[in-house]
Amino acid sequence: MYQSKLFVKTQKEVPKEEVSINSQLLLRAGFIDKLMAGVYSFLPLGLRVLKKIEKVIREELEKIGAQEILLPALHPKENWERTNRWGQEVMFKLRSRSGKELGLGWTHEEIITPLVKKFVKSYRDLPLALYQIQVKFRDELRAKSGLLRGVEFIMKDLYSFHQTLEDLENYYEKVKKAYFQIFKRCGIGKQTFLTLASGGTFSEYSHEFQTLTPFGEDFIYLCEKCKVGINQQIIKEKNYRCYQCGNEKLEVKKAIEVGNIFNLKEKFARYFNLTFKDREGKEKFVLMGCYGIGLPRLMGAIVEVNHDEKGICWPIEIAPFQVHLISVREKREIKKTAQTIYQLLENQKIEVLYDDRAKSVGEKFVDCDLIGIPLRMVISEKSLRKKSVEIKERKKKVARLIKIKDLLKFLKEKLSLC
RNA sequence: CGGGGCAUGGUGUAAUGGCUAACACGCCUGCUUUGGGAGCAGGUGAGUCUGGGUUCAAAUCCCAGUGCCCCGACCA
Repeated sequence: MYQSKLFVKTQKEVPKEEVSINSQLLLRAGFIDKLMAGVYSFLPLGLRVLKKIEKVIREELEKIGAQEILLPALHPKENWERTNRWGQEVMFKLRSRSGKELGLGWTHEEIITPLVKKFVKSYRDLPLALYQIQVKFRDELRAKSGLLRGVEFIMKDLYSFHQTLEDLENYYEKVKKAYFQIFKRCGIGKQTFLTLASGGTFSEYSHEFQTLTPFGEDFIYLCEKCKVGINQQIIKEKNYRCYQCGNEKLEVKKAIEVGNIFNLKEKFARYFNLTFKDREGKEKFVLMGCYGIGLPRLMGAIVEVNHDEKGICWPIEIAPFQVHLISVREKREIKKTAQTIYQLLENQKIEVLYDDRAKSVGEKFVDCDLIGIPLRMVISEKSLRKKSVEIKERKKKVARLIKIKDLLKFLKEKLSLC
């Protein structure tokens, strides 16, 4: 991609009311645009990151046997009356011209349970895991902190269906592992902790995946020993101990919930009479689990964790591009070499953003640091004299020269390692 | 939903109740420039969130509304 053709330029300044790191950097670097509080557009750079995150999630969920579907965002009132959740204040409600009452989906148990009921009749049809990556609407009283709490946002929601509690609990553990794998690949593994939380209208307890960041909206009580946390909501009503080791010395940290998983058991199966016949021909309720990840929030959390004073430092797997190519002088020879290398990388399917703009080098470097692509490749008179290009990793201070003839080999190793 | 703050060209800011609302960045034209947001010259762009009020006179004071941000509550 030629940077001169890229939609949206970087900005030096950002509206002063934007305080959170993720919104400042993502707005300045041109990844997103704000339409209103809690509602954002994703621009080419931002969408590329979002798609990369989706890819990571899909890969990890396919590994645990989940199948992707896509459910509607527009829901009829009846499904929500079944579960007594039509009254939930987070639901945006509207009316069709003919007077039909509709709601915009903020979660999908009410839709997927009757869907699954149409097809699951026997123990032979179980277990089953279905997920979607789709838009959710939540009428939040207070959208906040850029991408961290939106009113409209993309969510991955997974639902699993089981014959026995044991099978459900096994799958629940599998999802935990898959989630940690997802967060690790997204570059927030070290800052993300499993946290015991309330189950809301779903279940008694749930587990959250909380990423430590000063702009988070939750306080979690962290046990240093077990590396697990307890949400403040639970601490308030129960006790102050680690639920694993009993440790009473818990550290309070601000964090953002990037994932939440629930053991629903029979709850929704009962509402919709979702049953199956077991081997003995006995009718039983299907047991369910549900598992969510908010994608924009995850993206925001990634920025909160991976940045420095100059800009974003994207982890390689979810970076909008792998290489940021910059030519220092507009001399014909240098431009020509840069163009050749650009084509070479494109042909090798290496994702490269080529800064071909007629800008000063300083400006290109500043934008490069702000945008945060993992590898910066500079082509200059200096490097060409040594038949080399200069490569600097975004997170490192120093650059190194790589011979042009070794370039592809070097990049392939580097990119697969990261 | 309770509390607090803010609202002026595209962006960031300035402007004792009083002159044609100023400056920087951006953007456009031309020339020059290219290792860390380059230089010169010329140009473009707002009537100050909306509605009312006070006043000879309002960006500025008062009232209401709206929007945005922050703290709290809520949080599936």
